[in-house]
Amino acid sequence: MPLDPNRFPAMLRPGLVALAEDMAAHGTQRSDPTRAVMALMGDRWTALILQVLMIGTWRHADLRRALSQLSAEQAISQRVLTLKLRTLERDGFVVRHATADVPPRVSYGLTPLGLDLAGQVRALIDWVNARGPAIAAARAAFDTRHDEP
Amino acid sequence: MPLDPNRFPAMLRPGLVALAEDMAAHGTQRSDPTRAVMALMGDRWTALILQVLMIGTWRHADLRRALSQLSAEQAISQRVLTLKLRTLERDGFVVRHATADVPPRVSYGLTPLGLDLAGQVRALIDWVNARGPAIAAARAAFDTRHDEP
DNA sequence: CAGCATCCTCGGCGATACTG
DNA sequence: CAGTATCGCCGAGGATGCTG
Repeated sequence: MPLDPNRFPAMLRPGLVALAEDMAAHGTQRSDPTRAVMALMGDRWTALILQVLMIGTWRHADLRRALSQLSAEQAISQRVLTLKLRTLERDGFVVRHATADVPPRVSYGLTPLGLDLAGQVRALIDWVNARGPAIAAARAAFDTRHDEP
Repeated sequence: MPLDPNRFPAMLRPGLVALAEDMAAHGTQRSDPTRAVMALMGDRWTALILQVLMIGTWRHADLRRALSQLSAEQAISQRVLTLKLRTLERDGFVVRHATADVPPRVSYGLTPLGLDLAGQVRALIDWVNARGPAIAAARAAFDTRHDEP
């Protein structure tokens, strides 16, 4: 399934080829980190987790309560919180620090790389928030345009 | 379920309160566009669709083939392509232009707002690609650290 | 307190068939 | 060619109970 530029309108070929080459230059192969990291933005909790971790270092239970209170909708299950933190830890965005105590004391914080990522996410959130009114207006226009013929 | 700062470590309270206020200032309420737009980043196709639409204006079938060839994995179904484009159109990121011909001729392009969004996504993709090696290294370290005790 | 295992629900997305 | 309708799969994520 390689790219065959001839099957596309001539106007669009150069841009398409350039995009394909750029994607090939980085890893579009298996276990692609790009897709995985992009997915972090969109899933239900990770973006919020990163914002909260920018504040400082959190114990698991405190982090869980903070997230649950910040989310208007519903609380995060601790199973999912553990999963999300594991993923972030694996990719080098979060550090986990545990003591051998009993009961255990586990805390989570951002690595420099994670802080960088959180900043990117923050920028994106700010961008969307700034465009919120424009988006809402577009939605309203679309909906009234399609509700009644 | 309002925020009760007293239930959190004193060190973290100010930052948490600030974050909560910032979120409240924008819409954290129902039908929140922020979550919806953030979700665009992470879903399987939208980020790629935006990149391709940056090239120019596409007919439905051409766009479908381009996306399918760019995706290493699998082709996008045209049902899903229609759904994604509808969503983007509704939020004001994409314009749909149709003629009354038969067979129909429908083409899609970015609005100025959509071009702006595509640029943001592009920046994020570039950021991740630049960090690809660091992330891959972190993963490898994590995996070997957890595979064998 | 933090983590894991189990079960279950729900929504995203693919496949197919049909219409204008 | 573009869109809609219907079906089915699969994985994300919530709930609960048990362990160190």
